[in-house]
Amino acid sequence: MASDSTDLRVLKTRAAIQSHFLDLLLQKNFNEITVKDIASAAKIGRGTFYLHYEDKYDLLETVMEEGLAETVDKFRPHEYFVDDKVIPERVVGFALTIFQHFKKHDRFFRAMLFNEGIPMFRHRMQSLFLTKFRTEIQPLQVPSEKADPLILEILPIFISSAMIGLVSWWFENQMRISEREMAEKLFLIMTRGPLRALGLGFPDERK
Amino acid sequence: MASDSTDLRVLKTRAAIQSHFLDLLLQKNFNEITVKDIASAAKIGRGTFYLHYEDKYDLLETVMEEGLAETVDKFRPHEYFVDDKVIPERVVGFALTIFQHFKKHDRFFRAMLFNEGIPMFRHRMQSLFLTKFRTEIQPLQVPSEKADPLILEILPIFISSAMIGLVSWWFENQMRISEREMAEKLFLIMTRGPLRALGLGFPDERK
DNA sequence: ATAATTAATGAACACAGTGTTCAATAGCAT
DNA sequence: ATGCTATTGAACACTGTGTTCATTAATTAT
Repeated sequence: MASDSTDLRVLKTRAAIQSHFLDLLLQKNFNEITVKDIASAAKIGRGTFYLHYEDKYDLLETVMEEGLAETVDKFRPHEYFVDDKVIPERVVGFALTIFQHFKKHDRFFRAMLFNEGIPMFRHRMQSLFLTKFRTEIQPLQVPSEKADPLILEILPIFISSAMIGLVSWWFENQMRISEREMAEKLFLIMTRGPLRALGLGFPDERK
Repeated sequence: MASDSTDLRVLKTRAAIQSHFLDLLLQKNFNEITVKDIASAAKIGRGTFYLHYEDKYDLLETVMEEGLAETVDKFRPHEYFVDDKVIPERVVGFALTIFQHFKKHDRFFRAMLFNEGIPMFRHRMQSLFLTKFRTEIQPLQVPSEKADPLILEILPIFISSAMIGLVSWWFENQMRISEREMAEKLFLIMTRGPLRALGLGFPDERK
């Protein structure tokens, strides 16, 4: 199982397996996909499959991690805050990059996000987002007395979860909203706050 | 498969199956659990299992839906807004109810949320939260020109996803934070907005 | 308490999928 | 052209599934 072969046969077989595997994932539940299914879709012998992957879980993980690794690249650090002031263009810019990346890798994310039977994917993706927001938010060490340590801990969770949900919804709706619009609304919610973004008021403040 | 039997034998077997099934879920991946495992854990014949459930997926669904049905009950409508003004105590009160409910049904939620291999659960739960927030937010029809229809659509998604993530995190951390504290921080983020809750400022506003 | 009813048992069955082996064949690299 | 190695396909033992059936046991109704 030399995972770095350059043999054309190997490359062909692997590409065939992975591509038809994605097809199958778009058609039916991962649990219901058998190695036999994959092999016959890729037009290879069933035994050949085992020459490349331990089992279908191994294949899933490989495909998944490769796709996620590429996604992580979009997560390069930016300077979103300067002197504890948010720079709107940069925040919107980052959100934009994310939405564009998802759109570009449509097939992959569709297969992974919406196949009931792939439990780990959202988890893995969320933990990627989480890491991103943690390294972004934690070191802020907001100077003022306002910075509540618990909020500092909760916030990355809150934001990363919300992001996953938002992206999934966007996908489910055939991405009919433009990336830019999504990024802008997201920024609005993030800065004004969910409730205020709606135009709601609070009793304890002057109009 | 009379699902409303009162026969003691039936009740006992079902209780045994469901309880040991939860145990197993807390121990290992749903995919790796066999009907044989469940039967022998519950100390019944394997055939008996099939007298009550079609297969392990049927069992999972039954257990899941029963637990979720109970959760939904906590979702009774409250009047969170009066004249587009948020009533803080009520919002915090609702959040509190949720966290308390989760704590009470510890075993169930642990098994369901953290078993890699139960894909549907978070989905189902999220759609429950989503329905809740939709029926809560959509009819608001905020009068002012501020109410952006897209925000109105996005917001329930955003909030429900964030809630699921938050609750899961809370569980993962053995619920070391009190329900009240969680509810209060949540309220803070919701009203002030994620970024402002941290104490961050924006360039386009006076200090 | 007894009879009638219904659930549980356990062994057997055919079936589908898994993961491995092996000799034969085909394709690639040099 | 030759040596290397990937693929093939058939066979194998194995594990789990879902069903059946006669037997036994527990529960309910009278």
